[in-house]
Amino acid sequence: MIVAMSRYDPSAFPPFAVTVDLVVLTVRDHSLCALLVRRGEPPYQGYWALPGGFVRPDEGLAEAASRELAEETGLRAHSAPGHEAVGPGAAGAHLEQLATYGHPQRDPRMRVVSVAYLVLAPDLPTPRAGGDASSARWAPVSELLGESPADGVPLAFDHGLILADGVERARSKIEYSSLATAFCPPEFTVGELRRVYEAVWGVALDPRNFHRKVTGTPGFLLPSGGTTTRQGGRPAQLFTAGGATVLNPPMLRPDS
Amino acid sequence: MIVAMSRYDPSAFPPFAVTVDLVVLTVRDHSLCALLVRRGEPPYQGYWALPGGFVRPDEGLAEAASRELAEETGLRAHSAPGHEAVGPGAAGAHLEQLATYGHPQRDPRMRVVSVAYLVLAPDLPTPRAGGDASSARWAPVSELLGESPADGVPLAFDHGLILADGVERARSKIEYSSLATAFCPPEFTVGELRRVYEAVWGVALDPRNFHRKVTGTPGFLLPSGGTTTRQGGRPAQLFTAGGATVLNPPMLRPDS
DNA sequence: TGTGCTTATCGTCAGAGAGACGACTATGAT
DNA sequence: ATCATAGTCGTCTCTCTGACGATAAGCACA
Repeated sequence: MIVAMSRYDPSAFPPFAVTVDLVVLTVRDHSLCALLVRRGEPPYQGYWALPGGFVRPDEGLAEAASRELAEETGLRAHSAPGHEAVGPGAAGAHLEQLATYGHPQRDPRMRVVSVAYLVLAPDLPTPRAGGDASSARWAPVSELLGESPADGVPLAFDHGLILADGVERARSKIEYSSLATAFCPPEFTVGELRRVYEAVWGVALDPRNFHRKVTGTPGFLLPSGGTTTRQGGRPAQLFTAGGATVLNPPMLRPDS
Repeated sequence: MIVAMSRYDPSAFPPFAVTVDLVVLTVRDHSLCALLVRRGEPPYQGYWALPGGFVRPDEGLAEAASRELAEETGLRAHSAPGHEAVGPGAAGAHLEQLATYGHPQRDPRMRVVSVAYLVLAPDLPTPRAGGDASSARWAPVSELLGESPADGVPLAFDHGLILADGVERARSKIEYSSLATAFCPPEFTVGELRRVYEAVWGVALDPRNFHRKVTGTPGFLLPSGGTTTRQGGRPAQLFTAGGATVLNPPMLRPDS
């Protein structure tokens, strides 16, 4: 048992390992998917897990998250405006801190505190496996969170819990912010944006009311001038994300 | 320079110190106040800082936050329903994880990652100083965040940033949850609850519309039967917090 | 024993926004 | 040419909010 010790005593403190774990979400053909890597070594060998890794001695937490993301997906992320921001990269995904997990027994080998980050990205090609992960894949979150009748194999460590928190954060945050555009390519149509909301929330939205809402919210969407028919049907106007970050009034999620 | 190392390599990992810091907020005569302790030793000797301390090897993060809170204020907190919950205590304050701060140079002596927790408590007697803090006090956040013309002495470490994040979280969270009741004693009147909103947001609210809103939201308030005149004027009905945690539709903050 | 001050509570009205849904437009497929 | 598909514009109704009048029920003091 440790007796009470001085705050920040530099000579004696219990050492912890600190890692970052990434909840990387994207929308692939009408469903919300998370990036998973397969563990190639014990513990939880062969299980699927969230990508992540150790924080290095000289890097910040967001910096570590951003580095791991680049290593595993090639994505460059821009942090939400705030602390520990990393310079905006080329093909930008949204990155924000999610929460920190530190149960004493969450890793059977040693005391590990993991800072989870949430990444929202547009649809990407199938990920390349990197590092010590023997493979990587996009998995629909509905199969992972027990929302479908037979939920799949559980994730390694407490990653199922972390994933659930990340999904919940994404679901609530697109309600009152313009974050849903992070799931879209640089130019997108109102219909594509609507399908993002539908995939993340798992509901159907009225196309007419949705159109009125998003085009009527100042600063949410900027017309880019062009049109496209890539979804079939009548050509749709293309937009880019506007400067607004907070939606007031929010998008309302049905029933909830 | 560290070369790429295996994920969770148990034999070689950079050691970090992990601490918890507490943003303890309360409402004292019409203003939102934060609990500060004075540092008795370097670095930042003599500066005001957030209460906090090391996480012990065998305790969880929320557990450490709860323990530090009890040590410094005597408060027992119940965590929000969720992970790492601690058993509900007697005189309950709300406790939830805020964010984690890990700039490599945030502590001049060593690499410290600090997990910040947000505590919302009803008005308390002047705090007793505990541990190695030579004194403690409630400070109005408006004096600390540069919202008033002359902001006071800056806080130790990055605690000014952490405090700002905590205040922002509290301000936004009372909008869409029933969390404002955490600032109230077990029984309270609609007027007392309104003064909580006014203090936290720094605005004046219309008493009639506020009354209609909170009494019309199912599950927010439960009439306890009694009345009180402790605020002067006509006796007001007493309520306790209802079971609802999410307000739908939310309380609307003026202008913002 | 009023008179005034304070706070609580109820009501009314106009305007903004959401949900439901009809109608029309502009493409590609057959 | 016709149909299927998706996009876009309008309308109607209902709910909720903000502004604000009116009344109720205590206390302080003359």
